[in-house]
Amino acid sequence: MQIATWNVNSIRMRLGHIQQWLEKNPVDVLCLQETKVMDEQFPQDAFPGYTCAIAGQKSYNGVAILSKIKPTAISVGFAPILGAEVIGDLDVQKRLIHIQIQSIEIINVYVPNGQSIGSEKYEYKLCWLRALYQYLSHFTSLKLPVCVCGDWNIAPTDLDIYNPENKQDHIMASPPERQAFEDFLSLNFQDSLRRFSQESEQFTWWDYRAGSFRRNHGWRIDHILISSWLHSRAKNCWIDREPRGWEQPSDHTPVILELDIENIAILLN
Amino acid sequence: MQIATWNVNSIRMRLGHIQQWLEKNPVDVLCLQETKVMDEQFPQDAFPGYTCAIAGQKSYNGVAILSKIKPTAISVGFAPILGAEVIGDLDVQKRLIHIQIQSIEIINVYVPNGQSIGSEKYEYKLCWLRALYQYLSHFTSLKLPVCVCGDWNIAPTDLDIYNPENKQDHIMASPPERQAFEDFLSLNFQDSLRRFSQESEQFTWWDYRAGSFRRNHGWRIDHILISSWLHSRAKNCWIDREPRGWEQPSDHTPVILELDIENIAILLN
DNA sequence: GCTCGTCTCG
DNA sequence: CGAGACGAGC
Repeated sequence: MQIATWNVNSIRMRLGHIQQWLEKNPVDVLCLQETKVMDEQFPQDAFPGYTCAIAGQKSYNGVAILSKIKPTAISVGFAPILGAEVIGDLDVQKRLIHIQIQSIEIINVYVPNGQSIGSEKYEYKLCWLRALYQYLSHFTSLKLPVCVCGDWNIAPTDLDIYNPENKQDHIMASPPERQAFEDFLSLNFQDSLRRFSQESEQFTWWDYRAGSFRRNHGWRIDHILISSWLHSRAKNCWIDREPRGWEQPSDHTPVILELDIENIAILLN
Repeated sequence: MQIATWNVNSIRMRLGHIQQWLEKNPVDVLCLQETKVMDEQFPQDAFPGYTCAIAGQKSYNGVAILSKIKPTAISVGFAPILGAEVIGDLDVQKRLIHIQIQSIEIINVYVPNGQSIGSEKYEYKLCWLRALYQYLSHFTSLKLPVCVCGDWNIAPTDLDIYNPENKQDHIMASPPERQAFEDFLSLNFQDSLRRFSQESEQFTWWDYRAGSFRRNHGWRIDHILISSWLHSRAKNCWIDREPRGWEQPSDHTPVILELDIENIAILLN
């Protein structure tokens, strides 16, 4: 069973790329971020064989999960777990969607970017990450098998940046952000790529500006985290750089996790 | 010798179409309107074999003439003939360019649209047309061979509109605009298409809106006018509808005039 | 750089 | 409907 994550930076602009990629990479689950469309305009019919769970908004953000198996449950935002009173406005921006398939909880996140250290958006990012911690604690305390995919906008270590010196004041690399990422791992989540490789330059995002991709000035900020039940069942995890080189690409490229679990989709279909 | 006119509605967006069209229609002179780029950004190198005479501005308007023969003279706007004091601000918008090749004066115009009868822009259009009358009088009084190509934003008669009834209050069909067009003919210019055909539905422009092209709700507003020396040398004039049917087309399509004059370009090259 | 919304123009 | 400008966000 394969689960992938990809920040597509507009599903409308990237529809062709997504279809092309799925053709060659028929993953069972594809988590998308930055769809940037309202639910009414999401191209649900453009992915034959997949069911779409969507949570969109106009212009910014928006997440979706395509899955071959029809989910047994879908929920959007923190509220269903943490309660609407507790999370305040944190669900206004559509950044989290959750589905359950095959008794696995799949959570797709688009963590706020944070703009710059100390900005109002930075505080929002840290606040949102604290809510995510509470949210994920709920699942881990129940010992459920959880897979958290997404654009985390955090490079966990200096191995994950093209030029790590003097980046501690840079958004996505500041100590508070990295601490927040560490906190998730302390819930017994594993960063699945690092289960299989300790190499540097395993980037998932290259800024559109300044020829970053050509010069390989990238960051690893898209991650798939897995809870303990899935650790031993993780077979491989890798980054597919190819789509970043296509014409008019997203600035992110997909990460794929392969699990040693039979795909019941095939059995069911 | 062939001379064509085409309002391309952005040379940047239409570059491929223009190149494709020139491949099949290697006219000697191509007059373009609504290039919508400043001179620095005009893709001069994109037309091998052609010299570019350009007069552009940001966002709106902009005219250019591509010619196989290098012009012996180029001028922009009314001022070189009428004097800067006389024409006031009429040259701020880039709507007129003139070249001389083979002792023929080629004038390329993008007549203001006029928006709606009685509006300020309508007055500007009529004012601009009066200036054009003075401008052309200069050439005709000298008995020079003149070819005036362009988007005139005037349908000369009811033959030139898809549904002529009740269009006398419509921009491009109002009596004052038609009178202005008549005035040019009284300078002994001929509307070269009408030299060869009196048929209706010889349209050159179809609004992007309301499926106008599909329903053939068009207008003939792009014209090539020729002064008396050229009348007998005009061999044919026609409209090429094809580019209007291409993907992401301009809303206008080219008009081509064939003159029975040897193309010295071939002799010179 | 690239995509979005909103605006103006035709 | 389809151009371009402009400003936001990342």
